[in-house]
Amino acid sequence: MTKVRPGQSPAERPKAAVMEDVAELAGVSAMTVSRVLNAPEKVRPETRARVLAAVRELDYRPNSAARVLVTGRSGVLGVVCFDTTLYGPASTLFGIEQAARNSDYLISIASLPTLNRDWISRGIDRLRSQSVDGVIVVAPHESAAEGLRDLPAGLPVVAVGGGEDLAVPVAAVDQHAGAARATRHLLSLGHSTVWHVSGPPNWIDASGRVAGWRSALEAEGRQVPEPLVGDWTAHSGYEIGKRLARDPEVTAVFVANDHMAMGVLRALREAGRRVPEDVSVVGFDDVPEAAYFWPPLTTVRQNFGEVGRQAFRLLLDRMAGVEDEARRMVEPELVVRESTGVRP
Amino acid sequence: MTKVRPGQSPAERPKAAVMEDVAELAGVSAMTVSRVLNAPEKVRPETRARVLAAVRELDYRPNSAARVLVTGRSGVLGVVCFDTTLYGPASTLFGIEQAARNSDYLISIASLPTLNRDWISRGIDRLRSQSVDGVIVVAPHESAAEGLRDLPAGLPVVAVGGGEDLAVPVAAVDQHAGAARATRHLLSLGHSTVWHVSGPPNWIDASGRVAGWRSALEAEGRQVPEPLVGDWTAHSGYEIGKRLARDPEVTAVFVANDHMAMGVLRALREAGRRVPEDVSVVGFDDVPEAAYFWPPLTTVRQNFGEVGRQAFRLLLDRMAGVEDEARRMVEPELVVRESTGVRP
DNA sequence: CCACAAGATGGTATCGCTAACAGCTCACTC
DNA sequence: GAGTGAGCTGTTAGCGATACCATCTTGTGG
Repeated sequence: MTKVRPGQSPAERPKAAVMEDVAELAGVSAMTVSRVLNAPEKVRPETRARVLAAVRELDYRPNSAARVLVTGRSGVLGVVCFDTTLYGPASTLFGIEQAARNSDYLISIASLPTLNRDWISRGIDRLRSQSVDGVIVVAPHESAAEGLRDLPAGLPVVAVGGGEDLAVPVAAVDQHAGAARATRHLLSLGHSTVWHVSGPPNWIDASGRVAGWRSALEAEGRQVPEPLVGDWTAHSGYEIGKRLARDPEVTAVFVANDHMAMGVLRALREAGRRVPEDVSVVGFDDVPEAAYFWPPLTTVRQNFGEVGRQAFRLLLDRMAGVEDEARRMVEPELVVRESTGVRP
Repeated sequence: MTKVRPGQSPAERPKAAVMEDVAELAGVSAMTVSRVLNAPEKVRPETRARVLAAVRELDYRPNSAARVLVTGRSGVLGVVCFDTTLYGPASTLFGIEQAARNSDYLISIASLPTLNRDWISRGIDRLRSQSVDGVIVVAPHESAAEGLRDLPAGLPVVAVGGGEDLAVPVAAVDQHAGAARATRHLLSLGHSTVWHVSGPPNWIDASGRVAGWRSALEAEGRQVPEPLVGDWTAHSGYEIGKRLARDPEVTAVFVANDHMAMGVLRALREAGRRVPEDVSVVGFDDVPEAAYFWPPLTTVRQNFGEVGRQAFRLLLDRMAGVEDEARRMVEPELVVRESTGVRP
């Protein structure tokens, strides 16, 4: 490989080899080179070997722009996403990446500064202009529904973690089931009802968890307290936790994610309420460090890797022309640790 | 926008408009349309308006593959990265995304299953074949140095968080300074020396923190205990913490990241050693929830957003042909909370 | 009122690749 | 031994944009 140093004249810089160069060196036509790369079985083994030798010799890489121009397919998938520092989105993205890599797709990312209809459309447009073969929208927010209403024709799109009303296939963790499971776990420990610290309204996951919690309570005819609304941060959990700690009625809390749960735990402890002796707490996500919270957090594990894989699958189907209105739900799993105990 | 339904024949699907269509509708040549899009000031305002109207009418998007083919520039930057669920890499990626979006670049991601020389080269190759304009390698690992040794000529590459010996420009947080600061903070509280829980060997950040810690101790002539090696997880911090808790000599611990610090805190507490009364603990990263650890964690904040921005800048320079061997260091900041106190 | 420059627009070639078809070689059949 | 077809390779024609240069306006000074 040749390094270009500042002093070197442009003429000396070897221009990257193109297919024609390979063809010449191998003594064949460009078409044959193309075939060796795309349908090797159609070329006689000896010819193929000569071509491959030439490819290596010249360190040839096909120019994907040229290929895209003629085939219309790029081998790149677009992902539209919001804050990738949040645990959920980051993990989902990671799952998608892995699935894509295994199938030799590359991922292009359009990350949004704000989560709303307009930016989602814009993100999709930017990806589309890059000729991505398909788009996965990771936007677990109400606005996604609108942003996904008028899609460019012919562009396969799937969503991750979207609501029921999306016009596109969806892969998601079953938030309702997870929340219900967490709630039933607390009820089964003898608590008469369960308080809820929710995520921000308009987030699909947040409302799904509220719904699951509510229906589990209603199914057993329990009183349903007003949910307390946080913003996913430990800080908001802490502030809400302080309020909960003041109310002696509160013996069981289902918190919509682990980081807020961490804030709640801290507030309870500061108020002198012991967990789980006085109050039981369940989180959601199972972040890797949840087992090292104080006390170790009972929580609901989401398999983000699986969700990413399912989304990728769905997109592949769509790209292949399969038009099923699929909704792939991934089951979450309750992980019982030490932050939950029997009613005092 | 037209939706294509299953029943529709291919003939009915409107093919996306191309430049020629716009030209025709506006009554100009394709060349003029191209100019309106790329150098509007060279076109008379009335003509420009006509063209833009036609663009809107046909919902025209330039085909980037065609443009790349002729210009050689794609408006896409490649990012090679490893585990994007870790807080550091995820935040760096986020910083790069933001910087890129502000300058209308799109990001393509090649994530690696394993961090070694071979995969790094492969990642760069895959991106290169997509005609990215430049590559940012987020691979704070020794192997990056080798992977970045033989780069394809003419492809601008910069690294984030690399070691001193990289052949490319680097943007990074000054790990050495951060670790030294944390260590001096502990010494200033009267501790006779400071133990260290490090990250995995071969990680640049890990060795930088070890070096900073060691040099701060040596500068004051203190005894330098053998560092204890973790793997960034809370679990490893917990296991190491149990060992530290047994040694009554240990009164101050500098832990190489916040998640391991969380494990250490837990182990100390379980062993009956109070923080900060008996043992002081400092972390590294300042993850958003660090203020809600028990006790709130004193730690070293890394400004990942700034690192991403610097890396992007550096890459832009390289792409413009500026060949300075720059190393942009971002200063970390010590955030003192309640996990550190005077020597017992 | 003409020469001339500056500004606006158009024509043509080209980027690197592959689809579609054409042509050649050779083995095998009847 | 010519016909047949299978298997391999080559030729041609774009894909959709921009670079480069030519051409046609328009404005300006003498």
